[in-house]
Amino acid sequence: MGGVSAEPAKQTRRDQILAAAAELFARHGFHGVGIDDIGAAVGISGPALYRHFRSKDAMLGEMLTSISERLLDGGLNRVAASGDPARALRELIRWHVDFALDDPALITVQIRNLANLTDPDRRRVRALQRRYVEVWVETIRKTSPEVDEPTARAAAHAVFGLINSTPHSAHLDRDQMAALLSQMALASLSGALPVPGRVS
Amino acid sequence: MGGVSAEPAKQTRRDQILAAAAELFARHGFHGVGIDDIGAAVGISGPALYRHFRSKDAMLGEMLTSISERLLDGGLNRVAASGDPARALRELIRWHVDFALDDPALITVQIRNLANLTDPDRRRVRALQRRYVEVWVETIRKTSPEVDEPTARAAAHAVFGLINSTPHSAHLDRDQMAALLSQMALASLSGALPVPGRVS
DNA sequence: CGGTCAGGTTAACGCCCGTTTACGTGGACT
DNA sequence: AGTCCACGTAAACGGGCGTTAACCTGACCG
Repeated sequence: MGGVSAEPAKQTRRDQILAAAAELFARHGFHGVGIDDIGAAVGISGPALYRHFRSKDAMLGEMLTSISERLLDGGLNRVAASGDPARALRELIRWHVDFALDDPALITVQIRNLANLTDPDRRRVRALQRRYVEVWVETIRKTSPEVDEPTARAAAHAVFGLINSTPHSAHLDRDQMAALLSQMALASLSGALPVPGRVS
Repeated sequence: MGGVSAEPAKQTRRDQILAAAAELFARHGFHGVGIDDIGAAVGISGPALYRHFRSKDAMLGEMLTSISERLLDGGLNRVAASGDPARALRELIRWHVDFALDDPALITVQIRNLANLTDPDRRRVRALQRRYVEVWVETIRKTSPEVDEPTARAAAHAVFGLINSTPHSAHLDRDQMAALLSQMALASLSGALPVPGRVS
């Protein structure tokens, strides 16, 4: 090694492929996209992808794993960075909204293509997702102590659904969309759970 | 009504197949389910399905079309049956929540497998969905007149996402889940949009 | 009774598509 | 200069799966 700036070129290749594949998977579904389509999307054609990935399944696996990791890391960071629970909850919401608005394709793929994962990959992704949900559950329960855990979990999933709806609507400009989703998410939690974390 | 119970036998066959297929499609995705799997699920095997449907695509088409129709009809009825907009909105929410809780498989299929539809089928389904969204948009705008149409549409999609999250969480009993989702849905609309339809 | 028809069955066909193989080629390091 | 090796390509393979074909049956009806 010893190469100073050798990697970006190589890493970029894989990432470029993953990005293109994500876009295609989101639009047409995993099985609706051929290996040739993915290749064509990055200018090479067909089996050349096997220089970069072991299989088509491996692409999806890596894609979903990295999404789940990013989501979890971001969530943990936001919570750690903000002192009180109420603020943490607002930060979590903002984080998830930003993610969904910036990478709608990734959100779509993660939701729609869990079933197409290899068993071990699915286990990994599921585990990461569970931990992310737990971050939300804990934060929710700190702002609303008497909410029981199952309810908090269901509420968290509901908020994910709300925010992840973004790929289906989209025809608002980014800032308006972010504001709308954040407000709705916060309101759905504050207004519906016992002991709202906000106004009395 | 004269005829007591003549038709169910024949109609039941198709419907039985559609129900089984919906369950399977929801769990494994359209392409993850073979024609043989569907057959096995209703006790017959393989190509026998072609006595009832022209093709596998036709099954999905019929399935999604009927879901969209049921959703739209129910929505229209609920709105028509309830006088003022605020009440209509609550009825719409209840209707959608009940649907999602009673037929989670159908909800999942409708969301995840639009891409697998034939072009004409997709157009049909999309049109029905659009009309259903319009019902919501109109109701929302009647309760909150100064919300512009695009915002109302985005909010409607967000609420759908919230309610449709039900297949992913589920581990609450039905009534609690219904109450939670309804409250969150209403709160997300009331609390986030200008001129909430409820309190002050 | 003999014919029709709805509803099944199994076997075969044919295509699509992921994967493998065999083969080029240009740049980087010694 | 010679040698690797990362990166591509085009062609062939092979399995899975939707669909079709050919054939069977029992129920109903004239």
